[in-house]
Amino acid sequence: MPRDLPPLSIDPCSGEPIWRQIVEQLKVQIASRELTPGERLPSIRNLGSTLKVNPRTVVRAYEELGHLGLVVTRQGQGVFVLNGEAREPASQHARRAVLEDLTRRMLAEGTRMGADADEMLAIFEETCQAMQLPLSKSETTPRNASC
Amino acid sequence: MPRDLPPLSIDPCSGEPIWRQIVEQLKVQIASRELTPGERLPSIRNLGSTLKVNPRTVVRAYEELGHLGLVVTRQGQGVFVLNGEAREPASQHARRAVLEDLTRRMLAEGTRMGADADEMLAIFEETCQAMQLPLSKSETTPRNASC
Amino acid sequence: MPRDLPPLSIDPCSGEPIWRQIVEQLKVQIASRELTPGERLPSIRNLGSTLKVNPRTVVRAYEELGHLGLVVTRQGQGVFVLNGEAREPASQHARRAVLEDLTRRMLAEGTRMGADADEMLAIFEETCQAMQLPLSKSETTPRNASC
Amino acid sequence: MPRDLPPLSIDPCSGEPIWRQIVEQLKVQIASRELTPGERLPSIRNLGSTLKVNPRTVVRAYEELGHLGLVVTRQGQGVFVLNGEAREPASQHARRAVLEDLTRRMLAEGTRMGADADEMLAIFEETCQAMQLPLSKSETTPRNASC
DNA sequence: GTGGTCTAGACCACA
DNA sequence: GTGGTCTAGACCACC
Repeated sequence: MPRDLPPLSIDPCSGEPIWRQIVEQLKVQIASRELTPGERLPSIRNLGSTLKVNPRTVVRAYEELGHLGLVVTRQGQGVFVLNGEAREPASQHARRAVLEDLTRRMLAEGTRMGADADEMLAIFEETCQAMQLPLSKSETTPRNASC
Repeated sequence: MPRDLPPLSIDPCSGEPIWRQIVEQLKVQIASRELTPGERLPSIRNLGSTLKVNPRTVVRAYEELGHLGLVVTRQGQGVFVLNGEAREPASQHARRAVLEDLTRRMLAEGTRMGADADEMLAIFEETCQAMQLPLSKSETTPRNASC
Repeated sequence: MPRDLPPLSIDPCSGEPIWRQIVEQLKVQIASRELTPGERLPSIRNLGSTLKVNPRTVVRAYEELGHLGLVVTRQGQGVFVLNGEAREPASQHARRAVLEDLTRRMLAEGTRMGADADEMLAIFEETCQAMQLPLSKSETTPRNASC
Repeated sequence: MPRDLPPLSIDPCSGEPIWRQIVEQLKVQIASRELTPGERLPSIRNLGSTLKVNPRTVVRAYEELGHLGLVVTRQGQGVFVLNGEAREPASQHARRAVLEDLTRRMLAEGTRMGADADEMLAIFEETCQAMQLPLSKSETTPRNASC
C-alpha cells in the first residue's frame, strides 16, 4: 500500500513547460529525501489525472528524470527512485560551473526584486535546513553567551 | 567612444532559447554593476553580428529586459540600463517565494551532482563577492569581543 | 464548438502598428465583456489568416495583452482571457494620472473637431452604457423625493 | 516680449515618439486656451534646446500641428496659433466616430486599471472644468437643500 | 546611425 | 492541433 506522496503544484499558465515543472519539483523532493531511494513514483495515469495534465506530459517528465539518473523504470512495475550514493558524483569542476551559474542567476533575480545579499543568504540557510541538507558551521547554534 | 562591454557567451545548441540566454547574462551583468545605470547596451545590429544571431533575436531579449524594468529604449538612440534604486522593490513576500524556489532548485541540482551544503554555501558566498553584493557576514565575525 | 468571436477591423494604412490596433480592440472587448474571462482567443494562425496579416503580428499583440495582465497563454492550448477581478488594481494615483491624460487628449481632439463639452459628455455616457459599465448616475436621478 | 509659455514635459523613454508627445500636449494647450489664437509658439531652436531634443523633432511636431489646422507658419516670423472658430468643424458623424473610439479606449484602460465608470466620469468632469470647457448641466451646483 | 514593424517560411516544443 | 523560436530581408520612423 503506497503512502501518500508529497503533492505537486502545476501552473499551466507559467511559461515553463509542464513536464519541466514536474521534473523540477521531483528533483527537489528527491534531494530533500521526501522521496526516498527505492520508493515508487505515482503511476503515469495516476499522476496525470491528479494533476489534470496529459499522461504524455508525465511520461516526458519521467523520461527526463531517468536521463538525469534519478529514477529507473522497471517494465511493468513502475518508476522507482534511485539511490543517490550509487551514482558517481560529477567532477568538482563541473559542479562548480553549474552551481555558480545557478547562484549568479538567483542573486541577479533577487537583486532585481530588491533583496540584498544578507536576505538571500538567510533564505539559503533556511532552505538548506528545510531540505535537510546540514551545514557544518552551524551559525545558528548558541555561542557561549558568557564569553 | 564606448568602452568594451563584457562579452556574452551563447550556446545555440542548448535547449534554452538564445534570447533567454542573453537576458540571463545581461541580468547578471546589471546586478553586478558590470553594466552601470545609464550605460548604453550594444546596439541591436551590433550585438547580433557579434553573437552571430539574428538581430530580431536580440530585440526579443532587449524587450524582455525592458519588461523586467532593467533597461529602457530611447527611440533612435539605443537601449540604456536603468537605475535599480529608482525601481520600487517587489514585496518581501513575493521576493521570498521566488528566491526560495530558485534556491531549492539550486540545492537539488547540487545534491544531484554530489555537492554538500557546505560546498554550495561556499560557492554562494564567493559568488556574492564576485558580483559585488556585500554580505554583512555577521555570522563569521568573531563573537568574542567581550571575552 | 467555439462561438463566433466579435470581429476586428484592421487598417493597414493607418500609421498605428497593426499589432497595436489588435491590442486596443481586444482591450475594449475584454473591458466590455464581449470576451469573457476564461474564454479562448482565436488561435494565432486563425486570426492571422482572418485579418490577412502575418501570424507573427498577432503573436506580438497577444504578447502585449499578456504583459498587460489581460490574457495568459497555456502552452499548446491557446490564449485565454483572464479574470479581471483577480488582478489587483493599480493605485488610485496611478490610475488618475493615466485617465486624466487620456481624457485631456480626448477633450482636445473633440474641441479641435468642433464638439463642445456637452456633446462629449453624452458620448461618454452612451459609451459607458454600450460597454456595460454602469454609472450610478446619482446626479441625474430626481432629487425631489422629499419634496 | 513673449510671455512665458506653459511648459511641456517630454519622456524620452516612453514608447511614444517625442514629436507626437509635443503635438499632443500642444493640442491640449490650444484646446484649453492656455495658448490663445494668434499667439506665437516658441521658436524651433528655442523649444529644441528647452526640451533637450533635436530641433528636427520640433519641426516634425509643428508640421503635424499645421496639418491639423491648429497652427500656421508665417515665413520668417514663426508659428502661430490659429483661431478655432475660423476652422469649420468636422461633421457630427465624423466627430462621433473619433470620440467614441477615444472614449472606448479610455474606458477600457481605466477598467483594466481597476477604475469604475463613476470614477472615470468624475475625472471627465473635473478635466472639463480644468480645461475651461463648460458643461451646461452643472451637476455640481447646489440643489435646494431644503427639498 | 538608432530601434520598430511587417513579411515569409522553416523548424521545434507542447499538450 | 496549439504556441515558441529563429532566420532573412525589406521598409519605415526616429533622432
